[in-house]
Amino acid sequence: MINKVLVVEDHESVNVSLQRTLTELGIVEVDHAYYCDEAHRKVNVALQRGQSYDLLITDLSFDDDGSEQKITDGESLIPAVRNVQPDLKIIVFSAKNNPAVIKKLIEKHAIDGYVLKGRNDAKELLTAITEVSRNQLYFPRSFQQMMKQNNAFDFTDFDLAIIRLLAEGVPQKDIPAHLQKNNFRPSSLSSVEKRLNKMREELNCTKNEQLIASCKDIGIL
Amino acid sequence: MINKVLVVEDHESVNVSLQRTLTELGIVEVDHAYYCDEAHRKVNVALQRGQSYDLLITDLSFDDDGSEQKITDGESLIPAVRNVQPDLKIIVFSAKNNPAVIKKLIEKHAIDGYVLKGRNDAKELLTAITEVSRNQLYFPRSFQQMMKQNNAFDFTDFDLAIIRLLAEGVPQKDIPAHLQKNNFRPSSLSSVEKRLNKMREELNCTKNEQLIASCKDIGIL
DNA sequence: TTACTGATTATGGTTTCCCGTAAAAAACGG
DNA sequence: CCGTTTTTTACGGGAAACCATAATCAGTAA
Repeated sequence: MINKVLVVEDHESVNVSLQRTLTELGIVEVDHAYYCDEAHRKVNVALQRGQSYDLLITDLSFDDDGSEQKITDGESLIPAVRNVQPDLKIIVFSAKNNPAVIKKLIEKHAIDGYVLKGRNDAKELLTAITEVSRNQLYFPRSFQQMMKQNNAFDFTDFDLAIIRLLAEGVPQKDIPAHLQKNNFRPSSLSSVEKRLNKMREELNCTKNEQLIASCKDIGIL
Repeated sequence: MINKVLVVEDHESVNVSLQRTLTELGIVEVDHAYYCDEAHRKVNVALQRGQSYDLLITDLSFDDDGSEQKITDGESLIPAVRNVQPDLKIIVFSAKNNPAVIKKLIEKHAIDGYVLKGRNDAKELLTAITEVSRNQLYFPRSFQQMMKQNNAFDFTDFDLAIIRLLAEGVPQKDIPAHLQKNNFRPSSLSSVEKRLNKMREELNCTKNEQLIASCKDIGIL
């Protein structure tokens, strides 16, 4: 049974709606966090006081309003709270529709549900919470085939570093030097070229410009 | 005085919150549209029946759920409704923070307010509606300096065509052929190079990869 | 140690991109 | 119509990217 919920969402308007949904479900103990750090702290404190949360509902993207934050997005928050309270149920409520990210959240961090912000999100969330309270998982139908096709290309840290440098305007020939500075191994120009080739092939791109565009589209940049 | 409002927003959760805000303001006649086409139609119908709306609150981005739509985003919806009912007050309610787009909406389409989705959006929207009902404009403070610095680089259709082709993976040397196919003039490789140079300079980019990334960031791609 | 395998790095040739300059074309004014 | 200015195009040298191949290195097992 779910009695105590923490909502982690920075948009006030969405919080209003979430609050209503939770009230409708008869859940009275609802806390809100507008920042990931805040959420992390609240989970910690609640656990230490023996009044731990039963469910965490969190967004993935958070606006940067200038205040210094250690955890800046839901993808980092989730492993952080799992670390503190492994049995906490987690529902992700986000507009993000990125197979790689979602797959990781489900398979690696064992989230209990995912609701896509959209034309029916409030009703869906209601269903999701109900399901999760019965120890069931809840994911959109569209996820099923997404999970099957292991289409999600695995970008290693190495790949990401290369892509980031490219997007920052570093010439390809200078990338090895930057990689070495950050202790990446391999770091030769050949390795960079080889990896770029692989990524382009994987994403059906013929040029680096297109690769950057694709990476922006699927949300890894 | 504002009595009749049309809310154009595809996220159910946000609609819930907007409804509450409008109710708080004592506005009882509130319609919702989940698609831009639907909104356009409703404005038309209401006007023809002599029961026109006083205020339109609209998002800018709408999820594509597969259904065929003529108008797919708020940027297109706004001129379309202005065309039908020029005196309609318009408040944009969006997370989009793109100088070029905002500038265009304010200067060219004379929107009455803009509220950024975020940590205080519900309260801000309340204020915005109040202001607009008094025939005042409402924009975030952050917009003032944004509007001053004419930083928003003017991308011509020509520029856009080049950027799009690059992002699609067309090699620079093949771009002239594509431009000619679409009756762009000039179309020579030199002209393409010159324009790319200009754009890179304007956006402080050293390489095309970085240019593509920047264009994605500011929302023109 | 030696032989073998796979990964990384080095090298060279070809294409593409970059940038400056010159030729050609178009726009403009008298 | 001609001359001037501006824009567009053409061309060429040098740098970077691309691609295939060869050399080197690291790890493993006999």
